[in-house]
Amino acid sequence: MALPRRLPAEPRVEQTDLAPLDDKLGFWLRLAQQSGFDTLQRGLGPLGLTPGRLGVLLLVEANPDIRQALLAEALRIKPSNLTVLLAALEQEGLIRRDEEEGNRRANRLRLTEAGRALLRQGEEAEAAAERQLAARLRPADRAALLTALRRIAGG
Amino acid sequence: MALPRRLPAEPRVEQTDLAPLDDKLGFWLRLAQQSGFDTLQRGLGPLGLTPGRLGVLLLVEANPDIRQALLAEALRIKPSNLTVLLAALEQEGLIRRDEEEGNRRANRLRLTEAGRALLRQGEEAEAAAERQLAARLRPADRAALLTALRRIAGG
DNA sequence: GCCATACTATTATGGTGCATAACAATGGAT
DNA sequence: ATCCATTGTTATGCACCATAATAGTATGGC
Repeated sequence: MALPRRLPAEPRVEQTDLAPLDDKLGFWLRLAQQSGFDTLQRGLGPLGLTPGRLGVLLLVEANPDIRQALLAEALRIKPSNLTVLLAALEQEGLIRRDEEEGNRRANRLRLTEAGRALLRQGEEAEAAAERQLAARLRPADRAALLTALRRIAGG
Repeated sequence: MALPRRLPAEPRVEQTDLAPLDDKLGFWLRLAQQSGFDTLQRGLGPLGLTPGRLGVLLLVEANPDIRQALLAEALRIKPSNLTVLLAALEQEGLIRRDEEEGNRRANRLRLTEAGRALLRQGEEAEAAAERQLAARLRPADRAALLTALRRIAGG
């Protein structure tokens, strides 16, 4: 009975052993996040938005007169970084920062009309990006993914 | 029969409406990635490693004599950024870059003994971080998460 | 009223990872 | 010899993250 012989050495295609990485959560979290970020960026860029800026607009609309410290906490960014974001958004006429009455420390944030208009465009682009991202997942998988991400994020 | 009366207005706790963000893949990908990165960083930092540097060591060990371009592709980073990483690792005596014989363009990468030793420590720290990250997930959920992340990453 | 303390926001600075473009050197093809 | 592709390097910029130092403003204890 003819035993299967060892095949002749094939022309060596440079092959990379990816095994050390492909079961690492950290690695795939990085790649998935980057893919998400890029997809979002592509849609938002033409509008002059970034994921971070869109987050601000979304939460300011949902929470009119929110203070900066609270907004930073909700976005999970540092207040010092939010300051810079807001300064630019205000400069561009997308948000307003009004001193809280009776407390000249705190700023109350609101969208301007231009901010609301841009936000609507941003939401559309964001929804398209989101659809694109989840295109390869069944709805149930997407839900499970969100749950898992929330847990890992420590929400 | 006493109807339940409207409760007196409670002392207003500042509450934030997070609804606009909490079903957004992009947002939770960012937070989860950051959590993963921080967890890894905490473990690797004391060793003088970062997630990126560990990735290099892992793949160089698994693929001795790999060229930089191929390694960059496997790690999904740009060759230009890999150059900087490698220069530092070589400086610290963790890897060697040898010209390919008969092709003075290409560099062949190998771990030094010190590199292998450090990698072993890094792997331990990485495994601990990985356990910590997945602590709140059932094994099946972790597997499903990896699958979903790979799809989103476009693997 | 006064003072120590906490809160709010800002500024400055540095570190990631990522991307692009310009360049230099080398090797191969014709 | 010339053109082109490969390989790696350098320089630069962006988005995001983190820390520390500071200024101005309330608040509570006394």
